[in-house]
Amino acid sequence: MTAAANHHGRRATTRARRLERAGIRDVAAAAGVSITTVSDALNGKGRLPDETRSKVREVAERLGYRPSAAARTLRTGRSGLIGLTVTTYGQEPFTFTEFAYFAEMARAATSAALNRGYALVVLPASSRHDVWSNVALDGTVVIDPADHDPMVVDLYRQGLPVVSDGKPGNCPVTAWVDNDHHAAVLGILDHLAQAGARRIGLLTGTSTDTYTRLSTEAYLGWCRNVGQQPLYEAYPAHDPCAGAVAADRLLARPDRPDAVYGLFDPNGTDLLAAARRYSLRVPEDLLLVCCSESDVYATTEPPITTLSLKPRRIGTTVVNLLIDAIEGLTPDTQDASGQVMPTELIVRRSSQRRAHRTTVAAPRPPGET
Amino acid sequence: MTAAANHHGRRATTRARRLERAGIRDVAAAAGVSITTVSDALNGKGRLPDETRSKVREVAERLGYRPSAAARTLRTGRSGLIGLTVTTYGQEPFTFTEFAYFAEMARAATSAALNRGYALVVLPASSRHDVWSNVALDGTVVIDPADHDPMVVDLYRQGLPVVSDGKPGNCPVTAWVDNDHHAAVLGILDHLAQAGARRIGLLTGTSTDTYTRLSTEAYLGWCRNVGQQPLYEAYPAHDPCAGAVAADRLLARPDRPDAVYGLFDPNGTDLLAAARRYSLRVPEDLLLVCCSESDVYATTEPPITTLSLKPRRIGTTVVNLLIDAIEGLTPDTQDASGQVMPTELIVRRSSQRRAHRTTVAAPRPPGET
DNA sequence: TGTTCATGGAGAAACGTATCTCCGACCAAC
DNA sequence: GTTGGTCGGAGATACGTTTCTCCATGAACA
Repeated sequence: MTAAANHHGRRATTRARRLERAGIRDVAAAAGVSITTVSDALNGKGRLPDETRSKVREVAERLGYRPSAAARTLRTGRSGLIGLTVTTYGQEPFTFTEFAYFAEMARAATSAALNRGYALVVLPASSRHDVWSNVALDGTVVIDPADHDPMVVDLYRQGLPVVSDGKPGNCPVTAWVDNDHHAAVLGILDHLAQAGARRIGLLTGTSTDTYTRLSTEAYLGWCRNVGQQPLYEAYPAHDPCAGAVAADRLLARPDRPDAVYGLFDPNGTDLLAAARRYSLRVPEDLLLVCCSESDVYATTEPPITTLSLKPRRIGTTVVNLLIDAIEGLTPDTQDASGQVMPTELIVRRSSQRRAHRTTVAAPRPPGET
Repeated sequence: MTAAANHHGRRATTRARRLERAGIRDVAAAAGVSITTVSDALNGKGRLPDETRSKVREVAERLGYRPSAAARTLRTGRSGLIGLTVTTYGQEPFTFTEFAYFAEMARAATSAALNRGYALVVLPASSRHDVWSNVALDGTVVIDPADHDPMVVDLYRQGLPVVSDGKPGNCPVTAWVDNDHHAAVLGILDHLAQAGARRIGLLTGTSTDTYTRLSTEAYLGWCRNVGQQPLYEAYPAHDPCAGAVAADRLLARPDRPDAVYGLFDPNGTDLLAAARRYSLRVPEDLLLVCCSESDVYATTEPPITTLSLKPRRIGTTVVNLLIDAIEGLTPDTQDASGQVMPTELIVRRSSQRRAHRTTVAAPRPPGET
């Protein structure tokens, strides 16, 4: 009785708003089967003869039936959505380290997610709580989390898997992926020293993210080791103008460096422009390397040696680790597992001195492999 | 009776999985009020004394209560999610016209959405239907839809608002925003002609998107008008190497142009490199303009004049139009309303000849406003 | 003639919220 | 002493799925 009344009521309601999208009930009614059968047929579950399956599918197609993602999410607890945090600067979404890096990384993350049937939701890191809690997430990718990152802690408390790009400082994540920034910087400094550099300068940032911090520390440590006086300028990395000014300042110093490594993407062009202003020839008078994912440095005059952090590989790895965790495929580790990915130094003319130009130096192969 | 049994059953279930997140029922029980009251208190609805409201809020806070986004979406029919299509090339998400454009546009769109409490979901344009239908969208931003775009038609049939960046060809959208590509190209060609160009070449694409098509048509029309023989090379815009080759081809022609406009972002550096190979001085022997959002062209040698499509403004506008439609704020128009946004020509040295270098030309102000 | 078993499928209970309806209580005015 | 209105809040339903449980039916088998 109750059931019958209920059902009848529903039918009436459904009929009243027939202009809306068709639901699973409509499909069931049209196909003359039960809701269960429709669900099973469409999702490839249950035990059904093929003819029933195909008939249901055909009816669903005819009615233009689309399952309600919201209802499915509510029932299954899975939304198929992955959050991707971006740090914001001012009003605009922004990522600290460098923009090309983020773009590439996000691109790879997006396609990795799609390959496994997930979609990415772009969310601001430090901002409106209401937006965050308004979207049903299966997990989150956090880019370069801060120490004790409150957002990460919050997500973790909710039981959501969190994977970070950048080794997290004192906050609980399911897994993380990072470059070996320390080794990368050391490699570059050695490379420059081998090319004849005596006083290597650094263009770095004032922000406290892991990338900036580790890289700067590696530089300072190297300086101590080889007994060189540190020569660096730090500037707020999010401000493009400040970068040009800092590059200028670095080359205007009385103890001008004869080689510079710039931590951020635009540093290459900025340094090149500054060198031009001071009539310094690259690479004869000044060796140049910067960290960038942009390929404009292949066609500058001269082409500039860059360090690539391989953001695609990182984006892909991060997403796959996250989805593994979501789907309970996490292999064996019990603790937050980290992966360190290699970087790649793309050697171009700006960091190599021609043999015939070299003043006094031991002969060496023109470029490392 | 039935209700009591039901309620008891729920309580039992809830208690059994207490380890899961707290639900609205738990808050109601802990605060000694009904579910309705909790909902009303937290959402600022209903008629409740302030003390009840604050008490409920406090209890919810204490329990770490987060409303289930899925349930809310199911109930209200609103997810707070906006789809952002990206065209894909090969495996990677990609956007045809140019990457920096897309990045800036997406950035602006993201922040515009967040400002109004929405989040953006990145979805591939032409790919897996399953992913699309698996996420509850309130509306979609489509970038550069194709003619009779099947995805747009499908979304529209579902009753979802669709706003496109790029004037749609024969598919129904709620609104659209686009640049006046025709006028922009004409403006550039006139600018180059005024700077003394006699034979203006074009570097264009082989793809059929609106941007490429309109721009090329504008060029051809201009050529007809002024009686110039068209000089252009077309290449697949998604292939970065092909761009360099095409730039080289264009400058290697027997009827070499004395000015070139490149439709895509990397064309500037490619053309500059090609000019160097042929020992052409810019701007003395070759005037250069390209369409780009990248500011590396401010620091190249020489700096290159660029056309900016103002992607931020477009991203913001598109999202706001979409959300207006979602929230039923659509102002007055009944039909798909379009907005045409201006472009901006950023004049730099590559398209200006110094007065003393100009051979024979009427004197004119050094740079248009 | 029972007793299994597999097959094909139906019923109904959740999932967690928002909201519509309605109810008691209190107060004032007639 | 009844009516009418406001305040504060409870009950129950619906949103549209998935899935757990269970029931027929018929065939195979002893």
